[in-house]
Amino acid sequence: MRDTNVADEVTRAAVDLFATQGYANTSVQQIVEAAGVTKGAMYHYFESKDDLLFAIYDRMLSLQKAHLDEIIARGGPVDEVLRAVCVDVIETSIDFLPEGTVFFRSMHMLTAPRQQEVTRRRRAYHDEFAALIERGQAEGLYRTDIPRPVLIAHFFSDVHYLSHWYSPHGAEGKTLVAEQITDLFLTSIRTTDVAS
Amino acid sequence: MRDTNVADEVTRAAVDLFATQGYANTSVQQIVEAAGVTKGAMYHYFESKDDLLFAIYDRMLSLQKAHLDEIIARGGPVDEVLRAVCVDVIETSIDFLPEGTVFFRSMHMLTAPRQQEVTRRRRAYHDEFAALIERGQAEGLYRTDIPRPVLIAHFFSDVHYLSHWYSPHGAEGKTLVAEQITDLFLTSIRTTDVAS
DNA sequence: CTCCTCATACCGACCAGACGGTATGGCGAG
DNA sequence: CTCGCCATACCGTCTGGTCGGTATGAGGAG
Repeated sequence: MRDTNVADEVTRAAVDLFATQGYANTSVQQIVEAAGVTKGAMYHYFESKDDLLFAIYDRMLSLQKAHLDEIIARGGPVDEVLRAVCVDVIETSIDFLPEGTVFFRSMHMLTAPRQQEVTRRRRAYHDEFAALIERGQAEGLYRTDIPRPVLIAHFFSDVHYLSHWYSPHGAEGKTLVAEQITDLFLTSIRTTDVAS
Repeated sequence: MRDTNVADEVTRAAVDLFATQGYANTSVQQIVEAAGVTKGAMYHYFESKDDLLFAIYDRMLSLQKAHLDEIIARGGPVDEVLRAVCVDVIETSIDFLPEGTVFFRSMHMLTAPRQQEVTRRRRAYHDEFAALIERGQAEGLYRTDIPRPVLIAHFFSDVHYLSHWYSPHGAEGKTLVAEQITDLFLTSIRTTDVAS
């Protein structure tokens, strides 16, 4: 008997395989073999392959949402809060790079109700983010000549794209990259400094 | 006999189905039924399902590369050329929104040699883009405190993300959005104006 | 301590069906 | 007759999921 849980091993193996081969191209046989368990054991903890994919999302989404709420709860000037939020979501996205890859690539493979649940949770995150931007706009810090949805998409596109180019083995540290991307974003949405 | 080509109908149907259901979840039966042809006819023009997916990529990549080369060939100040390139790639990405969705979501489903071919073509595009940035940096127009790969990823993330939020039925016209995103990007990479 | 009971954890052989792809043949045009 | 274009029937493979059964271990009764 192992101290490590079967469900954990299966999840870990599934993330790896889904990230490298894609969800549809990975059979449950491959997953259970990589995890060192049998199919019967897996289906004891997950009710379907779909459920396994959802469990991966679930863990990541919950963690990111918790971070967001904590940072906002700390309070402070909008600009600093927004900067902290941006840096954090980029950093955690780098920590969960394989999960993110799976997420954006295979979300649409989920069954309809699961997909709605994921969409709902993502929207909750985006809404809190949008509220921060709105506060900054009200204070005259951020430009208002571009629709807010475009500004928000402009940021999350960076987060999304990380899994397409960032390599943890590369030269750049994750914190540095997070700050660089955040800087690019904040620079682009701020009202021109010379006007003040 | 129809005046429209069988291959065209198949390609069109495949793009729609791949974009909505995903590549792996779409059977060739569904494709040929949606296209109004039979499987025998399809396999007369495409040697595999994989080949069909590649054909979709091929058309889009060729078109975008042709646009890029033409804009660069026109010459002019770096800042104007880069602006034109950005606006164009965003506009054509909106024109090919379903293809783009399929592209980014299913690229990894291709067989290894095909995948390498796609990667090679994308890199060619990125390299020309990088050369433009480098020219701008040499002229002191663009900031050099952030690694160039990060700047490039920062732009292509926007292009990539379009299929996740842009709706052609929405209020914003594609040209307007293209200019807004381009403006955000150029603002963020330019050296601060006050310094000049 | 022993025996019985029951629940949870897990095994692994086994489906039914869907899939991509092919073999064969019809058929109209030249 | 020949040769592309296409229709139809079919095949081998692999998939997600199931199901009858077993091992283990906790508790309750005597």
